[in-house]
Amino acid sequence: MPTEMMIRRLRINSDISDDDASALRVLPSLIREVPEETVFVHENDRPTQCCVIMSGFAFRSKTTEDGKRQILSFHPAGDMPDLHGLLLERMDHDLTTLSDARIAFVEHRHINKLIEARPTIGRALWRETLVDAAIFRQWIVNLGTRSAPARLAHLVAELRHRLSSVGLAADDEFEFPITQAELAEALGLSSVHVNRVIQSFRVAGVLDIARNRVRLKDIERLVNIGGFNELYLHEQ
Amino acid sequence: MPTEMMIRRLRINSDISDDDASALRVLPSLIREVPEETVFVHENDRPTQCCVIMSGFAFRSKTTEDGKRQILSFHPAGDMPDLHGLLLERMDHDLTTLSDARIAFVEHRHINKLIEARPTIGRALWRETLVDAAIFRQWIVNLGTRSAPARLAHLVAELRHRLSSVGLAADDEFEFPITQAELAEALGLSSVHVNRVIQSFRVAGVLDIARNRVRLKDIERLVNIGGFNELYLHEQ
DNA sequence: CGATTTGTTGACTAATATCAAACTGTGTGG
DNA sequence: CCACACAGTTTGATATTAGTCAACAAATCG
Repeated sequence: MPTEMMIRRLRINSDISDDDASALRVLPSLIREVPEETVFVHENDRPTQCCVIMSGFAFRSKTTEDGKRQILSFHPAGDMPDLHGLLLERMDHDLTTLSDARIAFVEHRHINKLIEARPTIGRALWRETLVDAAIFRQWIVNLGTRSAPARLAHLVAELRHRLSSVGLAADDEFEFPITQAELAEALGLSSVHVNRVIQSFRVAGVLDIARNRVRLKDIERLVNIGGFNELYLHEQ
Repeated sequence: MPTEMMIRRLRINSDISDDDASALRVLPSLIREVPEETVFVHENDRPTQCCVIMSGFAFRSKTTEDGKRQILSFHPAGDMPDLHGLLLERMDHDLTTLSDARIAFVEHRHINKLIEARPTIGRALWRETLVDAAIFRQWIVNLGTRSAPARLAHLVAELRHRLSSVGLAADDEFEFPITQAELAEALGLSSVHVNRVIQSFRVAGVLDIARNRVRLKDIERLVNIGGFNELYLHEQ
């Protein structure tokens, strides 16, 4: 049920009436299984559908002229990482699976019809894109002002927070199938340096990242090192 | 005419009928003169109005726990830098004037009424916030993957492009009243390093930044150094 | 099981930060 | 009109962080 996922997600941030929920439930969608590390929406595409991550993880990224890739955001189940394609003609970035994923696709015209009939849903979707933007702002702060350890700590603290909101993180660990090289691409660091920072966190008893899981040993310290403050996630 | 400015701006990215434009014209607003370097919307505020920059420049910024300030975006006349406050309860950043500025404030309830009556306007505003987010994504790429000279070049190329869209930049120069220390805060660099990069650009005949103006000597080279590609600005 | 990807280590280098001092230009009050 | 103050810029010296390269080890996959 892709729309069940959407409903659950939208309800984290917005009031969705049962009526609205029923309207969402009849949205037609197509589900695809996408293997890991597959670009499933391309920069420069003219999207005609929006996707909902049903299981697994995806990320947004851009590749520069000289071949460096920057990861812009991570998306667990429930996220709609190309909702902005509804109003912008072209994708300005790629969407790639981190792990094997199930992804639902909904045609724009169906979403547009729904928004027209039910402005509340339109507002809820708009809000999702605004929270997205707020997360981008926070990433700018991380890259612009924080040291390598603080960047990693902040990223992990953010993921933990977002994942537990949708029930995907236990208190002290969560699944996150990422390589150090990919972490490096998200943090604007080299993979060697990421490796060293992770090691220092292991030694210091802050966290461990291994075999597709993040294990949190000392959340308070993590939050402190990363300067993490959840305000920017705008949860109700 | 704050709303005249809004109309002109919205028409860059969206179709606004004359009917819609008339409806925008009757939006009540309050105009304030704000001196330079004044925080006029604060992080953590619960905004009840949106602002439109009528003249001068403003910027968004966040300050970290250890006192470093990161500038997130620059806003020339025509911009509505707290449009997201319409749907998000709290500001997650500050809004500050760079120069003396005239700023118009419009109560949320008026905008909300207008959106309800005229969904096209709602869509145009949503689109504005999406372009905003696209610019944030690009800034993440700059901070994460580019060298100091490339970051500065990209910022200048972006500003030139955005300013000429609203008629605020000549071919080879534009007003931009910023100090090197502030540039440093936007680029995630130290002010000393920004100074050295600017000097190297002067010597190389790429650009000059002095006395509140940016003078472009070789735009092609500038665009190249910064890896600037306007796609992400999503102009129609 | 071999092949490939991912993680780890060390040595070395490059980019950028930091600190402190001096310099420049502009505006202000006497 | 000068002296001074102030903000912004410039310079040099030095420190630090993070990047690069190359080799190797460990894990994972078919």
